[in-house]
Amino acid sequence: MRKPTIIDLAKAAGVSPTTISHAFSGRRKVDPETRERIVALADKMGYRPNQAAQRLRSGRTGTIGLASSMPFAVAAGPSRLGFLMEIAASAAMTALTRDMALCLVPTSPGRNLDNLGFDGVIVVEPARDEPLIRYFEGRHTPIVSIGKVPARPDIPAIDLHSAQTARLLLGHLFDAGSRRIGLITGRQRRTSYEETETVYAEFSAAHAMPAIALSLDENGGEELAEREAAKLLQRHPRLDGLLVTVDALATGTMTALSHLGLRVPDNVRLATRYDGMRAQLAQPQLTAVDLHLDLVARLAVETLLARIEGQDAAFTTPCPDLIARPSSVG
Amino acid sequence: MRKPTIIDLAKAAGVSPTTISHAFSGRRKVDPETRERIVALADKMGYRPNQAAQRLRSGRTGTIGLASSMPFAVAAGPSRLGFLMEIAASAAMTALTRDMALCLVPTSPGRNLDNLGFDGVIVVEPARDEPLIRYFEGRHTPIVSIGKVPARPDIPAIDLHSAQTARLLLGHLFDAGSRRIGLITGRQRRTSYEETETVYAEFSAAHAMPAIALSLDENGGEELAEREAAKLLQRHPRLDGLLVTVDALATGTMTALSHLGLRVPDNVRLATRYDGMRAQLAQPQLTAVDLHLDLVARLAVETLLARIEGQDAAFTTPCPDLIARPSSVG
DNA sequence: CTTCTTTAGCAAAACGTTTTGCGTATTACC
DNA sequence: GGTAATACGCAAAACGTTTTGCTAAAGAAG
Repeated sequence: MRKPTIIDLAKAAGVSPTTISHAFSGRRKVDPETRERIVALADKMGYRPNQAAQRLRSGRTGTIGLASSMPFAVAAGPSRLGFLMEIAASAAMTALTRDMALCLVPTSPGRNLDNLGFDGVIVVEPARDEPLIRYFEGRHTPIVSIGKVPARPDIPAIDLHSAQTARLLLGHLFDAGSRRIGLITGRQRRTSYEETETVYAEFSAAHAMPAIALSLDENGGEELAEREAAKLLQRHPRLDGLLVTVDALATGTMTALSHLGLRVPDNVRLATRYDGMRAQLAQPQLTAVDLHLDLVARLAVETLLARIEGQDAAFTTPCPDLIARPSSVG
Repeated sequence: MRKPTIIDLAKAAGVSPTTISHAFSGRRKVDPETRERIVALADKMGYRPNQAAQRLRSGRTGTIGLASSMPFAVAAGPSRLGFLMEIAASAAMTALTRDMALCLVPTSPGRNLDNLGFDGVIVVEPARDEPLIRYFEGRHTPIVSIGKVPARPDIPAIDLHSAQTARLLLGHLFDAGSRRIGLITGRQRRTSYEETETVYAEFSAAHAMPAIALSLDENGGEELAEREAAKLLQRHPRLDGLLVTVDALATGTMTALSHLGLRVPDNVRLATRYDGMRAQLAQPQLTAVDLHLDLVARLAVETLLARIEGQDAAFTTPCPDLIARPSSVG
């Protein structure tokens, strides 16, 4: 009454275990007729290859990690919750269809991670000199990054097209009428921030706008943004547009604006990047960008699996789409 | 240069693999001195037991599932995102410290789940006659529920103390001055809703209030709540308090109130249950309850692991704490 | 009619643990 | 001093796959 093994199946089918294995894996030719008989019988008997055995033999763990550069407490807290978890949910589903388990990896690479060897790992928006990257590279664990790894074009990544995103948002603010647009990014050196800053510099120059940029520690959250945005606006009272790339910083900025008696979008147009719950719940709702994170996550998993198997798969990655909301269009 | 195995370690230590195994597992006596020598050497050589081998031998998969009764698309969408993911993050960390991987399980039990055998599964707030429960029971997979399983006191569960939560919130609204309190719950038959409804009925009777209760489909989200709450308020214009147990329904209700020209908390005091991003970002912020989900999740994992090992661990589960916010106290 | 190639399949050796049954010493008991 | 109990340790058999030769039969090529 216990689960049938490959040997039970082999006996029932009148072939050797080898043939069963080959029939399933396709690593060697098996008479199509035999194969068909085997799979039918397997189905009937409820045979499923034992994963532990497969993994022992193949040296794989069957687990891939999803690691965020932020401490989990922060990433899972309100601040980045949506971003990471949207990815997690989609990645988990994709992984499951390939018989892989997706494991959420707490940061602080420590002894704990050594035990559980991952076949590969997905790193979410790593910063420059990310410890996670160093850690997994040291262990020869295949890595795929969501968002390019700064200064490491050699590491496969699903591009989030942050330059394009920045162009979309800045162009949108400009088209809506803003002529003095400020920028607030996160302080860590992630690709998305860096590309945004570059595009912003170009954009300002091209449109003869002063470049008024500020970067804040993401962990500071809304409160920090509120304080610093207030200072910024006092220094630059003629600002009439703001691109704030982190949603928590954007809502903090909104609070600052309202305290200063400035109205959104009438006095200042506001836009952010990630279209999460924060952007959607803000009053007024925040203009943002659809990054297609579900698709991004799926591609990340597929790229990683290909990489684990030694292939080099390249996918076209989705382009961001603008979602205009009342925070920028009256 | 490859990872050392138990045999390498045995040779280096001058003992048999058996002794190594016993030294680590403690399943038989090993001379303390020998054991010490072994662990020191293991540490130096970087030996880690191969999990696949352990699992093959022991018949475990080393994976536990986290399943939500809601379709993942909904649970991972804005609606229940916080609730499920707060649990996921904490559970993942706890699992990892025990060398277990936590796997997010998409709903719709299908063939895919059969492949990946879980050692056990955590089910989040199951409804009455939950298909997930049936599915895993059919496979003899140990289950621990977060929130009691309706009509199934035999299934171990981490109690969310929904009756106590309801008493806290209703008492709070009453103390704040509300004398005609309405109730909006979700339509599925989850323990938290059922207990809340029972407490509400008692509370109304005890305080000679009319019982005005409504239950809505959780998947309807804010829009549904907005429509239905508006109708409710038109039928019962003297309502001065509302307990809405699902956060998305609560914010929808808030919108309805504002459209009707009713002010929160001046005209109607509002409270919800789960203190997630929604409650915190709402304007005004929503009174809610701290369910201590991180602790709940940890207990769930530990209870499940104990159960997998055949023990019957019982923990004291955390009690909810009220978080009073402007939506109920002027 | 050789010789070579392809096809379909098998036997046996891994993979790295844990477990079980046995031996030895050593200590304890009468 | 005999016997029992205890402590420590080892050898070998699992666990259920995949992989690597190898064989036998059947075509193909000359």
